[in-house]
Amino acid sequence: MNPRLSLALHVLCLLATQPQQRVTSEYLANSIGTNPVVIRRLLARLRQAGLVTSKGAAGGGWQLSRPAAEISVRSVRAALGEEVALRRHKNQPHPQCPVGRGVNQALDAVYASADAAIDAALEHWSIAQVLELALQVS
Amino acid sequence: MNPRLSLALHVLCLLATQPQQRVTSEYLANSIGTNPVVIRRLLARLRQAGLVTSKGAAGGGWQLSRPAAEISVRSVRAALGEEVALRRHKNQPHPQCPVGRGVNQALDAVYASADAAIDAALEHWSIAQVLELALQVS
DNA sequence: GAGACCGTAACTTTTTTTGTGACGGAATGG
DNA sequence: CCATTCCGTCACAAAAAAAGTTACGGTCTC
Repeated sequence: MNPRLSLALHVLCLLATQPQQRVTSEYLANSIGTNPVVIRRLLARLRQAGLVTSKGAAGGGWQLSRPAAEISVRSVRAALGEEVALRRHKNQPHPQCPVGRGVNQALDAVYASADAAIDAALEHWSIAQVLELALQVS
Repeated sequence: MNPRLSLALHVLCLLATQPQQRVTSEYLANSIGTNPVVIRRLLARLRQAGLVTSKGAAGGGWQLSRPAAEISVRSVRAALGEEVALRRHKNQPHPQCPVGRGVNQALDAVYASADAAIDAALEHWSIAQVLELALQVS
């Protein structure tokens, strides 16, 4: 799985530390060690999912749209969509092989159950909890 | 998650259809639509985990080391190691940021719980079941 | 209306993954 | 015992995916 979920959680934790203020993508990028555009791209998805809001212009920036305790890690993963999931392989199997013809659908069933399990596990974590844990550790 | 698990399951299903015989990597590669070396690399890991056996020389090839019903998808994932899991991001955060310093450890905790959930879900599936499902579908 | 920020597209660079070619070694089985 | 078959593995090429960068238009604030 790609590290995008990690990045998203990191950003959201940062936003959670200053829930009253708008934070710029430049600040976030600087703090995390990446590029502002990367942050904007990422947050654009989270905004679509209603997790954050953004505002252009001076004094603008990003902000959580609800308390960090009410944002589950599951919802963050969901906001990122398929990019954070088990994936099919996409080789083209020999057309006469019955296994090759059916295996992808079979895998879909397997992965669906795994996916549900992941969601259930991540539902237990909120951004607030992740943040708290991160601060404890450091 | 990368598609390697999918590839592995596909290969194992193929082996499961002919449990009595050794199957060559060339045959497998041809059936799946990839290169024999890719298959060998992959199966080398599964062999380390004791899931398959291999034999060089004429008449050689690959074979499941136990009945397909006794190979769980979980064990396959485990054999592939960390490559099939949630991943950290590896940007270097600003050194004075307390969030950046602790976030990775916090994520480790989150991901550990997700990982356990995945394992539990995949434990319910065996290669035999996946194969059966694939054949049903096709 | 000047400046601060987002929004987004296009492009480059980097990283990761996959695919290829090559060749030694081992064992089979004539 | 020798030719053949097949794995084991390295080194490299190619392709795909991801991340980073530049650029610029739009919008709102002050």
